[in-house]
Amino acid sequence: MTDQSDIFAPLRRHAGRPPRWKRAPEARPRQILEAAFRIFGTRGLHTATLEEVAREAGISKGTIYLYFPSKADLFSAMLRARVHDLMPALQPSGRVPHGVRAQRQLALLARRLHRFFRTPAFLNVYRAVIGEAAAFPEAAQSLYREGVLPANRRLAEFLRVGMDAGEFRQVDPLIAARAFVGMLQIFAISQGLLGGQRVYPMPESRILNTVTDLFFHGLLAPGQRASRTRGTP
Amino acid sequence: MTDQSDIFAPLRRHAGRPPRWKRAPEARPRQILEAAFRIFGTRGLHTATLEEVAREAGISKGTIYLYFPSKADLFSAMLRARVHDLMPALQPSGRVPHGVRAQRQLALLARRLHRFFRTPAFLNVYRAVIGEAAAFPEAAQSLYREGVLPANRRLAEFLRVGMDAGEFRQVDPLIAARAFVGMLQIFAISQGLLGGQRVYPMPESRILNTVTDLFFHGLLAPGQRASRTRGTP
Amino acid sequence: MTDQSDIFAPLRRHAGRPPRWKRAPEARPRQILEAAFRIFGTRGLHTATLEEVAREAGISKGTIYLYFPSKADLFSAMLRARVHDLMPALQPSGRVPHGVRAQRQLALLARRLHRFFRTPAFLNVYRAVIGEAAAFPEAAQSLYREGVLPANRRLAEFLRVGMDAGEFRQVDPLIAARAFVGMLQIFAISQGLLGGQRVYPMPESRILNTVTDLFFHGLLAPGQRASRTRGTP
Amino acid sequence: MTDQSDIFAPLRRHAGRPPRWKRAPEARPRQILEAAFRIFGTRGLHTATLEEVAREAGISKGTIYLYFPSKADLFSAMLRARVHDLMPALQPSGRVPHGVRAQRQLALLARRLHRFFRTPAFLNVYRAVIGEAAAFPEAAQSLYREGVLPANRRLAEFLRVGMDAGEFRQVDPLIAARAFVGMLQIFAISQGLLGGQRVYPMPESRILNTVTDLFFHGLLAPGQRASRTRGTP
DNA sequence: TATGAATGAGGTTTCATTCAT
DNA sequence: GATGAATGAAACCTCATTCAT
Repeated sequence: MTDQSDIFAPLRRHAGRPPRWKRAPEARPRQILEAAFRIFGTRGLHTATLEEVAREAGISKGTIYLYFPSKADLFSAMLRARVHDLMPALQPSGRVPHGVRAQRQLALLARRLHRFFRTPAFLNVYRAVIGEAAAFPEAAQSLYREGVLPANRRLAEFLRVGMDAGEFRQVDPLIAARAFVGMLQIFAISQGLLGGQRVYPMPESRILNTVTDLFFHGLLAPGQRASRTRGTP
Repeated sequence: MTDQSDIFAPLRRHAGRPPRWKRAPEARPRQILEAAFRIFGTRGLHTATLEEVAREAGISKGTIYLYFPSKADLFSAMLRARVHDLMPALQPSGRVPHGVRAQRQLALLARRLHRFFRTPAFLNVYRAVIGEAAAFPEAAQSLYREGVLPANRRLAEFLRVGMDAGEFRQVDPLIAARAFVGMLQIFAISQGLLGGQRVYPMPESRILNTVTDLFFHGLLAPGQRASRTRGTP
Repeated sequence: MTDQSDIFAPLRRHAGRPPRWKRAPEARPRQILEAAFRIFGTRGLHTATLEEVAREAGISKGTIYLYFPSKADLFSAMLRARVHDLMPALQPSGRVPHGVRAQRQLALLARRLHRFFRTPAFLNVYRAVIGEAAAFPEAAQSLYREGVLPANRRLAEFLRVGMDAGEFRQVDPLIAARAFVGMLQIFAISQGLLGGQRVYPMPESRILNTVTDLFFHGLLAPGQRASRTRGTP
Repeated sequence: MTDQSDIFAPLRRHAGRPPRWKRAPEARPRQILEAAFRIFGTRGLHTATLEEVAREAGISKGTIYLYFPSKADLFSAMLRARVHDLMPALQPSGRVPHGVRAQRQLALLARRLHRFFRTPAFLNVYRAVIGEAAAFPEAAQSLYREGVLPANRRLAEFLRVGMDAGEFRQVDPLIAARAFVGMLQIFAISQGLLGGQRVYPMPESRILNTVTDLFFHGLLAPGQRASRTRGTP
């Protein structure tokens, strides 16, 4: 297990329900935010009660109000915190790849992204943000500004390198990057959130192969064409 | 007002004291569903009140219960009805294109889809379904089964024709179709629901051109390649 | 089956759910009252709805209002009607007994009364009247005045005959009569309404024998004593 | 106000702005049950509102739900509590009498019972239980099991002593006991609940004398007979 | 700092009653 | 006379929020 995959460590911290800390005022906000994420993530903003959040955090209801002025504030603080925590997962391995075959790089990236999008941590945040986007436009925007955009810029940077190297055609890298993400995300969401998995299961390998193949060839510069392998049969 | 207008006299019978309500049992369900869509769509299932829905429908609260057994039932009936209403928009022009330049066809389709996804009607349904997917799994699944899948099959059919004609490479058409949709949807959602439009506006033409270009080239059979021009203009 | 036992005939009239009379405005009030008795009797005034009453009567809700100004009025009309219908059952066989042995007479009377009190028709009225006595004091009083008092007077008359004949001691016949009724009623109510039957079943014969024996000996004139048989062992 | 009274100064700390509510978690259940009894007892289960109960208890509506899960639960808890509270009143003087004149004993007991049955506390419970026996069969049964039966056994024990002593004839003591109670209860109920008191008042002394006399003679062993005087004085 | 008892506004739901047809 | 769609007041119940301890 690499460092990378540990970005969800905070989510797992309480897996075994530790003996409730009686004195840890500095840790409270985070402790509450994490409980809030687990409860809001699974039950939704309105269905969840602060009583549940408090119980999950191992504290009492009133204590929440010592750190957050209202349920709504707790909810958007939780979203901000989660977006912040989830960010690293969207960074294409930190360093821009070089030397390795570009398609292989894309394939690796696709797998990382797809797996991340299928994660309950991501799906729950997605559901929460989309579901309450109208009620919390600032939260949605901040997720866009601090989550979507930066991650997208990283990915675009990666693509631009390929374009500058002549391997890829020149297309708007920001748009291409988001399109790539969209191709993967739609599977995660329709299969994971809409219950598609049970209605019409799709093997991950086939999804990843097809998407990577399509995107890679869509991007490929004319001269590079000969070197490619065949798509998914 | 001329004599002419007196042919409407029978309709004015109660002009002085209009009837408190009108009988319209056949029209009620649709009338309520549409009000429900407007209210639930903008305010969300939990924030919206049946009082609001009733007011929007121009009826009284109790009347809703003559047609729907509960708020939750009204909500999912509304989703079903909307999915049903939205379906036609997803059908690619009815007949499968042939002979015409495939890229042009894709471009037209992309524009149709993208515009549809940016529609408040779609975005509101999307938000409602995603936001309440956990609470209404059947609704989410039925949207998947009756909305996503059939639309996807149409599009896949369209792509398969191109593959069979040798214009496109052989890839899994269902996956390719959904990936295409994903590329467009992610823009509609991030720009329309997450407030991206205000944070980082993107001209529709650029989105459509890039996406169409990427997807078309990603699909293009090797032999067809020569005839293509470069990326986004 | 004697005439006597047919006093509940009205209650049985609809047992087989006859084809709803479409034209019988004169019969409506009684038809509604009977449905009301069945519904109110089993479900109680507040739990029962006019919808149920209407359905039971085979008419529509609005029609009830053509005959009764309100639910409360229907309820007390129903009570009055029932009390009126139940009265005959309380008359000690119509004619004052003579010649037969007095104890045998009492025994027959006790059985008639006890069986009547165990009847759902009686228990439901009792429950309804007692339960709503505070809300419908007039109904309760009218039941007292028109049901309890007259029936009691009949019974007292029966006892007085025995006293005048020297068979019974001279005691207040009205009080004695009601006490006799009370001895029987308490079994019917505790066993039938409070669920005593399931908790602690008591054979009717033992109840009747003991009660009759006690009351008869309680009433017996000193000189008559020798002739009596032994009580229940 | 003297200096003396200043020892209470600490208690007046918030005199100017009294606390909106007082903590009294231990006292609440009983406090609520008593308010519930007063309200339900006079207005009935359905007519009474929790708002009224709360006001009567001097607390707010929501507080009730901290102690009772629903209105129905409060109602049956109230019944249970009342039955429990009422029990002592039904115990015949604690020790079984002996040697004293049995009729005098019975007379005393009759008066105790009759007075108890005429008590609003009893009449209200009776009305509540009878009125809702169908909706709360468990409550009715528990009243039977925990109220009626034990009280009856005590009384039966009392009678059995007399039988064993040869003063009373051998009859089923449980049935005789309940019959005795029934003779008294019917007056309390018809006069107290059905409004008989206003329609046809009966002096308590006459009721008690007659009933006691009847029952005593009904029970008396043949040999004991000579010592008795005639009926109601 | 932390608690949890208490509050009360607000929402869903029911149903007696009305009234156009 | 009969219907049944429509109404809206009222009641139960929940839960975010407050605050004495």
